[in-house]
Amino acid sequence: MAEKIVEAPDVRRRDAARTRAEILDVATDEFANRGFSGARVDEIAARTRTTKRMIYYYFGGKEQLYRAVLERAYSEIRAAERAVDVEHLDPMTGVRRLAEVTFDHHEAHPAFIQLVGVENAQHARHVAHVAQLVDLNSSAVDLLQGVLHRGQADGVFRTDVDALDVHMMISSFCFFRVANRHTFGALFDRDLLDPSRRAHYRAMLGDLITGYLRI
Amino acid sequence: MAEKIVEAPDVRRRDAARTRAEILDVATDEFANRGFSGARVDEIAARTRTTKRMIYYYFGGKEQLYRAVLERAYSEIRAAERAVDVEHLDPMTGVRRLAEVTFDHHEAHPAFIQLVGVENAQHARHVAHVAQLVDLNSSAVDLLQGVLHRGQADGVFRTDVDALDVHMMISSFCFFRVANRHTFGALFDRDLLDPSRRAHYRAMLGDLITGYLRI
DNA sequence: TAACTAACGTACCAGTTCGTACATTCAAAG
DNA sequence: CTTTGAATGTACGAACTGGTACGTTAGTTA
Repeated sequence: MAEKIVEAPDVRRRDAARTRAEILDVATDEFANRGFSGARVDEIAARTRTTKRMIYYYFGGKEQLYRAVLERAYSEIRAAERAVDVEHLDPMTGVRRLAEVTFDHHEAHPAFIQLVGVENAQHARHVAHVAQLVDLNSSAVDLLQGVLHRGQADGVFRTDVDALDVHMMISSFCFFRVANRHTFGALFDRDLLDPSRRAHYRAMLGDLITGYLRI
Repeated sequence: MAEKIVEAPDVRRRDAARTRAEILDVATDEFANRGFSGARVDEIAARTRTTKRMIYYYFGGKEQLYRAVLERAYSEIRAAERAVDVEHLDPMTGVRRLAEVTFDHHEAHPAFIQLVGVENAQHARHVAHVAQLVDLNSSAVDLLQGVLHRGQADGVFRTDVDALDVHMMISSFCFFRVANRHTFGALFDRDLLDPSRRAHYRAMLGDLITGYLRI
C-alpha cells in the first residue's frame, strides 16, 4: 500500500550560492515588473524555494537587494557588448553591426530595460552609487568612437558627429521599442515586438543611423 | 498696534472645481515622480489645501485618481499637437517641424513622459481602458501620414516608409532624452537636458529623420 | 563523535497606508 | 429665514509590509 515516496527533487540542500542566485533571479523579475515600491519582499520570498529570512541574511534589505539586481543586470549586458568585434569591418558596416547588437540585446533582455526605467523613476540614485558601472558603459562608447574615427578618416562619415550622441540615438530606438511597447500597442494597435516585424525594425535602425552619418 | 490682518488668499472657500484641479495637479507630480505604488495618498492630500477625504470624495480611490491624471496628461499633450499646421510647408520642412514640435513638447512636459513610463511599467492596463485616447493619438499620426504622402508624390521621400514607424522614431529620440536623463547623466556624465545643448539635439533629431526619409 | 558555524525556518512586531464612519459647515434655493 | 444637499474635516480601523528575535538543522572539522 504505502509506496516508496520518491524524494522530491527540490529537497532543501544547503547551497548558499544557489540560494543567492535564485533570490536574485526572482527579485530581478519582481523589481522589473512592479518597480521598487511595487515589489514585495514577501512575494519575492514566496517565489523562491527559500524564505524571506534569507533575503535579509544575504542582502540585508529590500534596497540592497535592488542594488544587487541592478548591478548584475548592467554587468551582464555590458559584458555581452564588449564581445563585439568591429575591427575587421568597414566603418559603415561596423556601425550598423554595433546598432544591431544593441537592438538584439534590448530585445533579449526586457527585464534590463524595465529596470533602467525603474531606476530613472528614482532619478538614478542607486546607479550613481555603483562607480564600476561607469567604466563598463564608457568602454562601450569607446568602441563606437573608434569606428566613427575610422569612417571619418576614410571620408565616408560626417566629421561633426559625436560618439556619445550616436550611442544615444541607437539606445533611444532600441529602448523605446521595448520599454513603451504596451502603451504603443494600446494606442496604435501595433505590437512593436511582433516577431514578424523584427527584421524590419532591425534594418530600419541601421538605415536610420547610417543615413545620419553619411556625408 | 494691531494691524488690519489682510485676509489670507487661501482661506478655504468652497470650490469643487478648484479643489478637484488642485488634487489632480499634485497627484500628477506625485505619480510621475514616485510611480503608482510609490505615490502616497496621504502625501498627495498633504500637499493640497484640502484633505485625503476629498480625494475619495471626488475620485473614489487611488487607482481612479491615477486614471484621471493619466487621461488629463494625454489629452493636454495631444491637443497641443493638433495645433500644428504643416500644410503650408514643403514636405521636408514639414516633417522636420513635426519632429521639433514633439521635441519641444516632451521637454516642456517631463511629468507626462514619466507617466508614460509608469503606465508601461504596469503594462498599459489603464490606458487600454480609456478608448478616447486612441482617437487622439491616431489623429497625430494622420497628420504625419499626409506630409509623407506629399513628399513621396514630390519624389523627395523614399516610398517604402510607414508613417507610424516615423512617428515611432521621432518619439523614441524625444522620449529617451527626457526619460533616461538620470541614468544617462550618471553613466556618461552628460546632462541631456542641458539648455546649452538643446538646439544641438533639436537639429540632430531633424537631421536624423530627414536623413532617413531622403531618397 | 563532539563541537562549531554557516545556512535556514517560524513567528511575530511595529510602522505604514489605503480607505471609511461620522460629524460639521457652507451656500444656494425656496 | 429655513431647508437641504454638496463640500469638508476628524478620527480611526483593518490590512499590509518591511524587518527582526529566536530557535533549528546541516555539514565540516578536530
